[in-house]
Amino acid sequence: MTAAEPSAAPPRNTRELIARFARDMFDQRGYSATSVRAVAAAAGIDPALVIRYFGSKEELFLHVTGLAGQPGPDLHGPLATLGTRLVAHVLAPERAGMRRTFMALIRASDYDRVRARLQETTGRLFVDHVSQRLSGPDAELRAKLIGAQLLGIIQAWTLMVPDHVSEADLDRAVELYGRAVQQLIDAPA
Amino acid sequence: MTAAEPSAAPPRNTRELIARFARDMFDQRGYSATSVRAVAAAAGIDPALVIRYFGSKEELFLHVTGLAGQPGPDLHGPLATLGTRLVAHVLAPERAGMRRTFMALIRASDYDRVRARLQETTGRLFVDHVSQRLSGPDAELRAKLIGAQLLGIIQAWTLMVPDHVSEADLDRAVELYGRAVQQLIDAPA
DNA sequence: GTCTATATACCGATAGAC
DNA sequence: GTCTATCGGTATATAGAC
Repeated sequence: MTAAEPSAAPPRNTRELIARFARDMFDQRGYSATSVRAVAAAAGIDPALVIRYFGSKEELFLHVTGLAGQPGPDLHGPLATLGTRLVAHVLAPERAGMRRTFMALIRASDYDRVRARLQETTGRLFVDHVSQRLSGPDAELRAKLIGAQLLGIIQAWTLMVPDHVSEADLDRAVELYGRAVQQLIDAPA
Repeated sequence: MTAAEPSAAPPRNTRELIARFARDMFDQRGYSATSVRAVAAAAGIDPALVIRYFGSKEELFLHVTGLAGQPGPDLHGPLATLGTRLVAHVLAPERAGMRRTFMALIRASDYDRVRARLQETTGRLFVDHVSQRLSGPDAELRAKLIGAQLLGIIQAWTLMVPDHVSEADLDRAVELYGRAVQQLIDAPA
């Protein structure tokens, strides 16, 4: 369903079993370094089944990086604190799976269809709805720049930050980066 | 089409010839999709020479993505306008090559040594010196968050923005995003 | 210094038996 | 539905002739 944390429930069928192992391997080792054979081996089934169920490796990748059920940030609160809420949303510990999926999309973004998926997903989760809440000039451009900020912090948090970060450090980063995002939310001079 | 076009001055020897074509191909098609054989073909030499001169494909990649002579942004001006200058620096049309190299590093960042190179390069060009100019609390954290912003805008500009962008649109983006960066430069409350 | 030839290995995908 | 077997292609890297 979503690309969030691996669910505890056992897969209902082989197709789901393949998708689950594929998502974990794509997230962890990237598109190119993950082979159909390796996914099959991890799932304990034959490589031919992967192709049978998904048609191709690229289709499998696009399937598991869909982020279809992924919730977007809550945009209904006060505009004055939206910056902080956006950053808190993308850096939340329970959203680690989403961040890994974004990194997998970014890393594979030299494939045209993956790049299109990344653009679509970023727009849907972080730009389009935000844009509608902005007033003042250049609302659309500002929303896109907010999307760039969120992609940047997702990336930096994934690439540069150790797995164990204290709650205090996380809160401080959310507060500081939230202020910077807020600057693009507030109507410019 | 595409094959890579070597940059300005003619290479002095075979090693340099290989490096130039390799850089262009890595930037354009990514690490995995660029084969040693393709680099050799573009350079008009034998694939074995690539390995002979650089030892391995990974070494070649790390060599050409060093950004060794890449100038950092000018940090000596007034602090009050540093945000704008940082953004103008990374989005400057003449820095397109640098942005492509960053994207190549990001896309290959599931390799440990590439990730280390990306961290080192980001720190050297965008974080360390900025950090020294900041006053107030959390200077180091704020500098890292600025680095995340710059990585984000480099990425968004490369992935999402059409090649032809008007000077007015560029200026507007620099102004708006510069304000957001400035928010992290100014000492927080 | 450069090339030919090749070793060794993995890849995605398919055909067809059970 | 699942597996065996394999096709046709790719890759990095090496050994050695010229």
